[in-house]
Amino acid sequence: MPNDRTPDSSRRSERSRQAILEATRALISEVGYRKVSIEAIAARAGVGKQTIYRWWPSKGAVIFDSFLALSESAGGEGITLPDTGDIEADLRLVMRATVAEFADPAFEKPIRALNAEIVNDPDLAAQYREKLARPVDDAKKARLRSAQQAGQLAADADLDLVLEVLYAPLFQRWLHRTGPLTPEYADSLVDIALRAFRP
Amino acid sequence: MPNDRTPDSSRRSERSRQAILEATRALISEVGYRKVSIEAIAARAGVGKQTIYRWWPSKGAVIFDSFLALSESAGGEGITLPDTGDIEADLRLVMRATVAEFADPAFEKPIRALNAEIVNDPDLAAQYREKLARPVDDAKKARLRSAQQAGQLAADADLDLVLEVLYAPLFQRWLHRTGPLTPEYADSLVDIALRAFRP
Amino acid sequence: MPNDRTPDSSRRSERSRQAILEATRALISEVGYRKVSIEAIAARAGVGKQTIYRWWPSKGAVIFDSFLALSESAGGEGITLPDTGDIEADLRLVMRATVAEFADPAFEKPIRALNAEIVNDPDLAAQYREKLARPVDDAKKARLRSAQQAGQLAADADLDLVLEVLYAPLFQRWLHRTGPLTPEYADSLVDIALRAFRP
Amino acid sequence: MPNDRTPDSSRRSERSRQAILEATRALISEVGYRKVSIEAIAARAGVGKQTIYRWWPSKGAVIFDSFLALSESAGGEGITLPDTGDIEADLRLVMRATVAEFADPAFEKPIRALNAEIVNDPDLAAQYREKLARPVDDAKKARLRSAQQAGQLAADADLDLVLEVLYAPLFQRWLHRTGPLTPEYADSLVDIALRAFRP
DNA sequence: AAGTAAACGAGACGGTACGTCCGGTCTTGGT
DNA sequence: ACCAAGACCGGACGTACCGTCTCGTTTACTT
Repeated sequence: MPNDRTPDSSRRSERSRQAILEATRALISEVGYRKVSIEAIAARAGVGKQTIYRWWPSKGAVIFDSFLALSESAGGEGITLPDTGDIEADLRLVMRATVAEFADPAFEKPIRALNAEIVNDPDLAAQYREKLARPVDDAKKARLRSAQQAGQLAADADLDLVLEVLYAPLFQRWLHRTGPLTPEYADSLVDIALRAFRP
Repeated sequence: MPNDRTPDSSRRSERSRQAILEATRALISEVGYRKVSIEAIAARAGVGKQTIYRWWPSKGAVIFDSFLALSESAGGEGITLPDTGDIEADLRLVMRATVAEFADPAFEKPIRALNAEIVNDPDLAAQYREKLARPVDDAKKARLRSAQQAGQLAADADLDLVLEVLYAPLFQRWLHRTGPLTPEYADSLVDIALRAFRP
Repeated sequence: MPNDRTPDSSRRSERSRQAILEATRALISEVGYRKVSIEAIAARAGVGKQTIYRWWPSKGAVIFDSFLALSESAGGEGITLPDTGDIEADLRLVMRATVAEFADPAFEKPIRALNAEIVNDPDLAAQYREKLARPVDDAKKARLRSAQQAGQLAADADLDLVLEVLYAPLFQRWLHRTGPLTPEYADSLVDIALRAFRP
Repeated sequence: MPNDRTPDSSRRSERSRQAILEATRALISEVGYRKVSIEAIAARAGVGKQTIYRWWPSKGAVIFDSFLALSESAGGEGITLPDTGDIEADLRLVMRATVAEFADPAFEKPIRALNAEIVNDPDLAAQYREKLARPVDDAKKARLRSAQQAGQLAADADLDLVLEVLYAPLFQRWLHRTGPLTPEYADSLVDIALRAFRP
């Protein structure tokens, strides 16, 4: 017995959905996150405002979905990290790539916007964890697990914790702008994590 | 030579300033960050809107100052961490206290509000680092330096990095709600940091 | 030969038609004319909006038909006014009845709704004259004609004009709320008309 | 002690008030009454919507005031009807003028619109009586009183009733489109009224 | 002490966007 | 084929705030 408040999604217009997400993406790039309004999205997408309110609970949710659609189309489904057998080299590669990504001004604004939204919206945060963070984290944990089996990491290491030690300092430094994000910084974090979780 | 656009702060009404900061604090706790508006702050403080716009450049700045006033009144000037000689025990104490603070629902809403503002405003972020984070970080680094001299930490350890490894995972977990904040988690982070920066 | 845009009325659901008219009546009485919407009528009648748009050209037409149905069911076909031979007494009776009807709050709202529609819609006004006003007016004129033959009214009196002098002041006073509608007022109007059209 | 909900009209912008009334008048002529929206008035007047909502309780009230401003600027304050000493001639003149006015298509739409609004809005009806109808009615009654003193009308005639007998049939015929408005019709009404209220 | 200039409370102003409601059209399944 | 249900585009509604702009009124510093 479905919730009778929920619209029947079988009737949903895929055409409108796509137009809304596309318009949202375009507007974020053009005018910046803070100035994106439901009104503007609807006008740009050639859609009634009600069609947005019918399917999304908040502006944050629309914007989030536009991110999600982007990452899905780009990332494909199964993400795999390189595995050369040398965990240190592989992690350095991945961490340096992450540093580069955060430094890219094209990504900077949207990601900050997303984080600002997530801070105050638990639902959005949950969606972020499930839909955006999890697939990537799973891939990283797969690589770490392979390193455990190869005896390069402590067998009892909590992989979620390993990920936090690797990424959280980077994330916080970026979010609060407490310092520069350099390739050397990425290397330092890899060193620290490997030392902490050495077998 | 002061900027002639700048109002003469000698004429500033301390009474109004206090009322605005107090009203801001109250509103954040009561109705949440999203619903705090300049209009509401002015009404609550019994103040004209212009008085806010005269002295603060943005809503974020008001919110930030309301924090600053709080921390200044509470924290005093010179913060010192306990130093029993046992760095592990001392860090556990401090980290457990931090965990408790983040878990306190009374602090939760304001801190999230502050972070939402900081993410998208570099000026505010800089003020945050200087006025709010630095004094606390300095105190923590002083304790870590004492541990270095006692041979409990590598002499060449970058103390900023140590702080990041200790606190960033905690901060990220709280911000993204990726997991529970428990005393055990605090202990884990201490263990990891000490292992990574062991002499 | 029906207009080929007109749906085949042989297929029309009598059940839906009744439900729509009944819902319209109920809504006018309950929430007042301003809040009657096609949307609300459809919901109340358990009918799709399209079913209303298929059979009626405008909201006014639906409202009008809801009246028509009522008057047809109530009024029967042949209306006859009392004829005691004394035109003054008979008119007083009828006029006092009309005053009472207008003063009845149960009739007030629907009649006002009907008039609001009629004012701006010539088609509706024509229908009103033909379907609602004419039968009643014919009956009144029959009684007046009988009075003419009895020598109680000028033989050359324009009966439409007599009706206007009788009823228009009453109608205008009600429509614009310019004064109270009392039995004495009804009597005055009868006096005036009889004096004006005396043989 | 004034009602503290009422805005302080000493602060009111006369410039905005005029712009709103002028825009309203223009829009009624251009797009017709039903399609006039607060949104369009505000845009046309170069005014925020709130400025309209602050000073008028409803769309009907704005439209009414735009009529009022027009009639005040046109009619001046003291209206006087011609008094040649011959009440029949004077009334015929005035009634024929009224007939012509009702027949003028430029007046037709707005007056119908106003009436449609008045039917369902008692407050508006009261304003109509006080501000628009009364000054004109007072002038008419002054002329009738002069006729009474000249012995051309019954001394005890209720002048409000006389006005109703004169004007209501005309008004009703126009409103419901029950017949043509001709100069002869105007004359008939004068005859009838004079006969009914003969001394 | 009087004069003056800035800050003050109040709140109207032109605007933008909100989230809701309804009009009228179109589509989908069910009978 | 008609129906109920309801999604769709469009557009107006009335509200909340934005940041700016007067109003008179303190308030504090000249003169």
